[in-house]
Amino acid sequence: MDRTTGIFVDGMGAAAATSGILNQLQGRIFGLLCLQPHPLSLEEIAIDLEQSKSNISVNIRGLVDWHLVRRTRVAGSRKDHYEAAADFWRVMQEIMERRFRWNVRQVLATIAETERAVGEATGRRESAQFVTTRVAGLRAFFAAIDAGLGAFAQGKPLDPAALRSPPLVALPRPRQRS
Amino acid sequence: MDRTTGIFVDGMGAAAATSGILNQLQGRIFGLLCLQPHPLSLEEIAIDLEQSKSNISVNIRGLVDWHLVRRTRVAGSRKDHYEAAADFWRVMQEIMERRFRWNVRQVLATIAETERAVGEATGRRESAQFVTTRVAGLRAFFAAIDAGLGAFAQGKPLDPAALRSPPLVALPRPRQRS
DNA sequence: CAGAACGTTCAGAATATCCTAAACGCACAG
DNA sequence: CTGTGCGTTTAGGATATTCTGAACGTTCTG
Repeated sequence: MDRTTGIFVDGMGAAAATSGILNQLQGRIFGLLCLQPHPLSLEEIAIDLEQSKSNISVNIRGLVDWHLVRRTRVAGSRKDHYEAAADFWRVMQEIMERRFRWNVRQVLATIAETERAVGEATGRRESAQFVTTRVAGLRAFFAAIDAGLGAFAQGKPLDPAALRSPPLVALPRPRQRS
Repeated sequence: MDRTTGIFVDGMGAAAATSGILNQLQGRIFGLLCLQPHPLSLEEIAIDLEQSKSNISVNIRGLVDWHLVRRTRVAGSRKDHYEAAADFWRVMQEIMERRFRWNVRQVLATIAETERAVGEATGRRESAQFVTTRVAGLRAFFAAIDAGLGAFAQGKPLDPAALRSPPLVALPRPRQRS
């Protein structure tokens, strides 16, 4: 591995390590594949990065999952080969959906659970009222994020205005009696 | 801590643990403060969450850094008190700038280093050409992300169109001789 | 000034994550 | 069927992260 590749590989490794999405080794693998004109075999990657094949095997799977790396078949070899993917927008979509949006939904699920629990609770009335209000505010914000991420991942522009002023007036209550 | 609070605290802890921004305890602290009508002291938080004061002290600092929690002074007490912040858009901005954008710039810095290194390298010409092209493509994409994040954090809408089709034709080369 | 009440720092214990080498399963060739 | 070349799984060691209790510095009180 030449000096240029080394710099790129280490830099991408460092960036990946703080990304919250990939770990350092995955960043290094991607960096290496990025600068190769031809797909590399598992073994070649392991040698270049001075890691065990099993470690590369495990970590490259994550890269394939994120669509950052493609597994390709190379004529005349039984080995799996890998190359960096080119469609970064696809990667973005994947990250938006499977990481950010999934995480937002975790929060929304917690909020739903909490609203259920506060409904069943038998505590002081004012306390329940307070919790309900707070949680509803959170729900509005995270629901807006969820919707925004969904739209963005489908190519629609994301306007922060929807998030800046959380709707203080809640949605009109459905089917309320006069 | 009542059942409702417990559910919310644990849920937020679990969500935070996979957020890549907060750890589990920070999520739990935030969850607890969120449901409190009044600021809590460090000690009260420690007791409720069954953690040492030092651990709360260390982790709550991160929450204050992200503007998720405010340190307030409570009349008649020497203790620091903390309450959940309400301005989630502010938190978003902070995360966009200090986490995502900072990370993107890490990549851009690596790319710049790499371009410098490939310029100084003495290897085969075609190889350098290939690396240059690949890296330029990456730079275009990450520069677009950087610009998009910057605009978004200032309240401007973020249109994915700028990322979908990376400019295959590079910017016109400056000052090239005819 | 002495003592108490705080928050913070720090060294080491507890826990989680990452990495390796060996074992395994599968596919193909002879 | 047997042997070889692969990728994957797994148990255990290495490394990083998180947590605790003790020590420390600061600020307020008497």
